[in-house]
Parts: sequence; C-alpha cells; structure tokens
Amino acid sequence: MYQAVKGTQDILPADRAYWRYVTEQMHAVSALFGLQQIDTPIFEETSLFVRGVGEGTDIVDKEMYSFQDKGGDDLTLRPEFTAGVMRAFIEHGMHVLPRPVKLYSIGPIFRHEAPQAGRYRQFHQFNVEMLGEMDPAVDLDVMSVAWMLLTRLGYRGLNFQLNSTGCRKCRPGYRAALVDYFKAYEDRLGDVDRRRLAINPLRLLDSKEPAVQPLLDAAPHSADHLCDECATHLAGLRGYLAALGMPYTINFRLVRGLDYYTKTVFEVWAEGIGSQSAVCGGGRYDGLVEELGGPPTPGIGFAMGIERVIASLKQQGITPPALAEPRVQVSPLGEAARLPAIRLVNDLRAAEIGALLAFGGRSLKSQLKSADKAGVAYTVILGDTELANGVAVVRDMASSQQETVAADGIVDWLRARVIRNT
RNA sequence: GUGGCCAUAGCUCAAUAGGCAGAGCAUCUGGUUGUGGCCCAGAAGGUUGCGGGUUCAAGCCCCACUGGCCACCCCA
Repeated sequence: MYQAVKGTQDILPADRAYWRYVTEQMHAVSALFGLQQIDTPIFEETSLFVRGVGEGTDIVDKEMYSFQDKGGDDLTLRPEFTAGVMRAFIEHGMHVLPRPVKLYSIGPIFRHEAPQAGRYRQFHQFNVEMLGEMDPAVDLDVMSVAWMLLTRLGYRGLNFQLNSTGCRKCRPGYRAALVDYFKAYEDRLGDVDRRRLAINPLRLLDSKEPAVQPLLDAAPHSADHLCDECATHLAGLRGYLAALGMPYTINFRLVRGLDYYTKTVFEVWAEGIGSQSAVCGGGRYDGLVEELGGPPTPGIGFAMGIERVIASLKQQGITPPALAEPRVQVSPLGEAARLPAIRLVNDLRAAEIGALLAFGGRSLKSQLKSADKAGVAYTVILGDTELANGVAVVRDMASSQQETVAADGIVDWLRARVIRNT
C-alpha cells in the first residue's frame, strides 16, 4: 500500500479548523503591521541557497532537496524563505520602495532531516522580513509581529530568547576569544564539539554535552565583545522591549544555524510539544542582500513553524473557531420530489445559504439521521403531499418543531432564520 | 546520518506460556405507513506494516526492509 513519503503528512479535514484559524491570524496581524504578502516559487537555483544560507551550515550541507531538471538546471526545493524573498526583492528593484519594505509569506518548506514529532521534511512557515532600515525599532517591530500573533492565538507566558551575535566587524574578535577559551579545554571536548571548535565555534555554545556545561558558564559572552555599533543597537532594542513590556531573556548561548545572521537573533520557545520546542526564530541579516548581488540593504526577519504552533495550541487545549458548515438539508421523499429538491438546494446556495441534498432516495428516518450528523439547523422535507399543496415542511432540528411553508417562500424563510443562527 | 522503543479493523486498544484474530467508538441497515439524537439488534470492515526464516502450528520467536516515536544532531 502506498503511504505518504517519510517526513511528509496529509493535512486532513479534521485539522483544517486549526490551519484556517492560524493562517487567518497571520494575515490579520500582518495587515496591522503594514506587511505585504509575497509568494515566491517553491524552488530556486541551488546556488542561491548555497550563497544565501551559507556553505558549512547543516541546511546546505545535508538537508537540501536538490535535483537537476530536464534542462539540466540545478534546482532546490526551498529550505527556508529568506533567500528566495531576497532574490525577488533584488530582481524587482524593491529597494526603491519606501523603507522599510515589509514582506510576509506563508507556504511549504523542505528539509531532508530525520523526522520526529514537530519535525518534518515538508513543513510550513509563516515568514516575515523587513528590509532597508537599521533602526532597532524595526527589530522591535518584527518581534512584535511574532508576539502579537502568538498572543492572539492564545499563548500565555511568552518569552523571547534574545542575543546579539555581532557584525562583520566584531564577530571575528568574539570568535577568536571563544576559540582561545575552548582550546585550553580541548581534551575535555567530544568529537562533535572538537569539530565545531574548528569549523563553527559559535555552535559550541549550543552543545548539550554534560562535560561541556560547566565550561559554557564561564565562556566569553558575545555581549561583552560587541563593537560600539552593535552594543548600542542591542541596548536600543532592549529599551524598546522594556517599554512595551515584552519579556525576554538574554541568552548568550543562542546561536542560529544560518550564516547570514548579524546583531539581533531571537527565538520563541513553546513547552510541551516535545524536543522541537522552537516555534519561532529569526534575526537580523544586514549583509545578505549585498551578498546576493543587490544594493547594501539591512534586513531582519523571522520564521514561524505552523505545524509546531498548531501542536502547541492543541497541547494547551486552545480550540479554533469551527469552520462554516451547511445549515440546511433538503430531503426529498419519492421520485417526484427529487427534481424540486435539487432546484431548491441550488437556490439556497445561490442565496448564500449552505445546503445539502439527501442522496440515494433513502427513508425519511435515515435522511433525518444524516441531517443530524451533518449538524444542520433545518431540514426541508419535500414529499408527494407537499408537492400537491405547493408547500414544504421545515423541521427545526434543535427543537423538533415543524412548520409548513409555501414552496416559493422557503429561501426567504430560511434566510431570515439561518443568518440569525450563524 | 547514528542508536533505542514501537507497528493488530477507519480510530483507541485486547488476544493467557507459539494453538480458530476480538472489543469499544466510527460507518451502514433494521426495530411496521413520512420523522434524527437515547436504547436494542444486525451487517460490513483484517493477507496482524512489507518480505523472508524457524515450527506440526507464528499477531506472538529470528532476520531484513518501510514507517512512526524518542535520543543524538539540528532547527521551525
């Protein structure tokens, strides 16, 4: 039997209310911030991601779905949004737009990882980018999008993890300080951590090795090695966060897996959804647009994992509003009533009243049973007797009261009640 | 990619120590003329994830594969 490819999943109707709820809130909150929606292709030239995300990152080195198409082009299913959005920003000359340029996207992302709860090979992200402005108030604006969205979805006790990883000027110094510090303890490091020390020492801060933990406490903090510009930027952002009362924890061990981040990095964690607790992560990437061939343009953004958000909503017992369902069923009795019933259902839908036809010519008992299961408010019963008299019987399913209504007035009769009910 | 645990009806789970594969929920039908929910009866639903092996006999033991979960790793 066929089954969904490893790490992919079907989003079934039973989950649709969550998806609708979450994505509607994403659009609504984006509108409040003046974010405009942009949809870029699901695949791009492979080299765009290699340059954008960075060689040596896990994403580029081992997680990309890359392939050659029939024309021999090297393409990759997007493993993140930012590189593609930056490509579009540059390609369409969006740097001439009033700044900051505020963009958001919603769609699938692909990474070849070992699947686990909350971690999939195809998953969905809500992505926000603000381009062209250095002001730390933009950092605040971006973080506020995540904050307001999660708050509106029902999260309580939110807390940002915040750090600054410096910039091109000050990061090399910090990196050197880290290497110096850990070199002294190299014999205590495991293979993995020793490799990190050589390749990407910042990642050592993220180590879970028990033997390394005591070392981490005394390791140099990035915050102590920031240049004046980066330090001022971070101080400015912290002032704004405090002013808005948005709680955050300075987490000097917070590093992100993409090379392009500068200065501000942040994450939001949700508890109780397994080990994949980062529900949202992002940061500033002031050199990226230039790196990809555009004009020097600072930027900051974040991505939020929709599957993880939904998992944590469920875990917290937050239920989304129900989706709209048909409020009326039309039940014909006997062959003669079928055509009038089909016409009535059609008229009801044309009048914006959701309506179901009872199929199959079953007994009235069986038809009422199905109406009950469908959860409709009214069932219109149309049999020989009613046809002969030019009427229909309308049954209120909640009260079991029935009323005889003139056939040509049924749509109006129902419109008056169903709208009140919904 | 590495290691551990797991896989029985659509769902949640049973099946004594290898010995005829079951229940609840869900689905469909019926409980007397054209009236739902509760209740009762019945039906349908399975190559026990896939493929091998051991055995008189395998859901149960062994091997490989696939998938899920957990940890590592990484991140959303």
